Amino acid sequence: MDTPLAPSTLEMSNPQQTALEQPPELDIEELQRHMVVTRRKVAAGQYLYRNGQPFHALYLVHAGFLKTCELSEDGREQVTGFRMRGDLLGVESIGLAVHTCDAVALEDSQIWELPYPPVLNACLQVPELQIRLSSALAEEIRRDRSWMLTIGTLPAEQRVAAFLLDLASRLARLGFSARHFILRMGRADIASFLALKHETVSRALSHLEQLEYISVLRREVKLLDIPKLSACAGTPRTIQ
Amino acid sequence: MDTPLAPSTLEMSNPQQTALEQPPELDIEELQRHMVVTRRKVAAGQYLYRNGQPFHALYLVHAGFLKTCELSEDGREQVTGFRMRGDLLGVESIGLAVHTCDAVALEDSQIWELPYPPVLNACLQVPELQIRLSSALAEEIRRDRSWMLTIGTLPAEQRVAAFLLDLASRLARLGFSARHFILRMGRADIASFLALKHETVSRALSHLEQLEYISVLRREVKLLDIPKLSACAGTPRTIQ
DNA sequence: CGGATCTTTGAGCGGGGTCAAATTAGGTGG
DNA sequence: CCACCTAATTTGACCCCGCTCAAAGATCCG
Repeated sequence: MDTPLAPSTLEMSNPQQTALEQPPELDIEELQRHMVVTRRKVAAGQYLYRNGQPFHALYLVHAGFLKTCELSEDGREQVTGFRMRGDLLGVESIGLAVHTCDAVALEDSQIWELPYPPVLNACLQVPELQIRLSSALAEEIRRDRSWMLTIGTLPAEQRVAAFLLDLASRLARLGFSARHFILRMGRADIASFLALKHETVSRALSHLEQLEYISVLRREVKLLDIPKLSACAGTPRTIQ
Repeated sequence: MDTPLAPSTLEMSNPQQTALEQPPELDIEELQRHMVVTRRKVAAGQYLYRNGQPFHALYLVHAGFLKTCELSEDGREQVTGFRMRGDLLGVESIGLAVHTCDAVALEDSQIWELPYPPVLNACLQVPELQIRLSSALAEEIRRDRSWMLTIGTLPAEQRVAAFLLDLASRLARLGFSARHFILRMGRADIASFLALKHETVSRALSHLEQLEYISVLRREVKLLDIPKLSACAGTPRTIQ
């Protein structure tokens, strides 16, 4: 146990647990009965889609890790989330002709491309799919609002603690270790997401390590005291 | 022209323009063909729904003004948005049994209650409705992300400028004056929404007034120089 | 091996938070 | 209608958390 995630592999090795068979929010086999689902590979650093590109599909992450970035006309940029297996991307562009944000792979990733008008048609025919899709959109809203609460009410170090716990719980749901993992993003991305500067994130991590709540070495993180971390983050988040 | 919004009336007087007939995102007459839509009145200060209450309907604001608040288990609170005529509330609870946030009326309001399972059924029968609903959810995500960008990248005064411009443009879409309006919420609510303290909002407003970009007296606001305000907010937001 | 990028850490500063007080508006009951 | 009370807003004074600027490793790439 306690081996970190294999860094940057397409097969996303799963050493200790077996939860990969749990269905993602959207049932891919059901979807394939209604539309042509194409697999896409996106290399680390490449865009899955960019601000301004025509919107014609939703994307389900099958493997890998991505970030989404909101952009302003005057060049400001904000990481709005990190996406992994089972997460649905592109939903924010529903109802528009073009995407309004970027999705960038942070490691080599595999994506299922769900062509958009067909998704809607499938939902019309299969009520269960419609429920899944609207639930996924609603879940996205809840996630965003939950981070607004965190960012609006917690100081830097506690935001970082909340971030680590969130990541851990999501990894755990996918069957990976919640206590030992590799960050796929740099300090600057974490900082942007948490509305901080990268130096502040670095210092927060160092301090959490000094408190012996975690251990950090570059991108390798171990959570040593999840209860204390949780108390620190304000939300007694349950992991596993 | 330039009369402020009539403060706290159910009929929401509309002195200068006539845009009330423009259809809200969801067509209420179409909905009424498929379900029992009940009108609700919510007095200022009352909850439309609260965290923990069973979720059984979406709510379309017909008149009035409300805020939504995200809550944490340890008592922190964050205003996540201000809602007015045409806005859909409760969407964040889709897929759940209970609401996970509060919706509070800031003035006496009229609400159309759309019972939830029937809404889904109507969407199955009327593709146009399904498109409207998923677009409304997606729009909500875009709004939230846009505020994440603002809060994550702009200093206090510019957040306040962005807030005023956003409010102005939404009022303009409803046919009210964008240059002269009454704030329905207190400084503390604005502050929470913008991840600031109420004293900071107060100071920012005073300073914007000193710059002669706006004039403020308690809750009455006039936008004197929208181009400069927009430049200040980073986003050349177009109003009207 | 050399250069670019990422991360850490330090030193110093400043924007926004905290605490406090004054002012004003608004609501209520006499 | 007014006196009183409560709540909202403004403003000042001070301080501190997080930002800025800078430099020194560390890691990864060709």
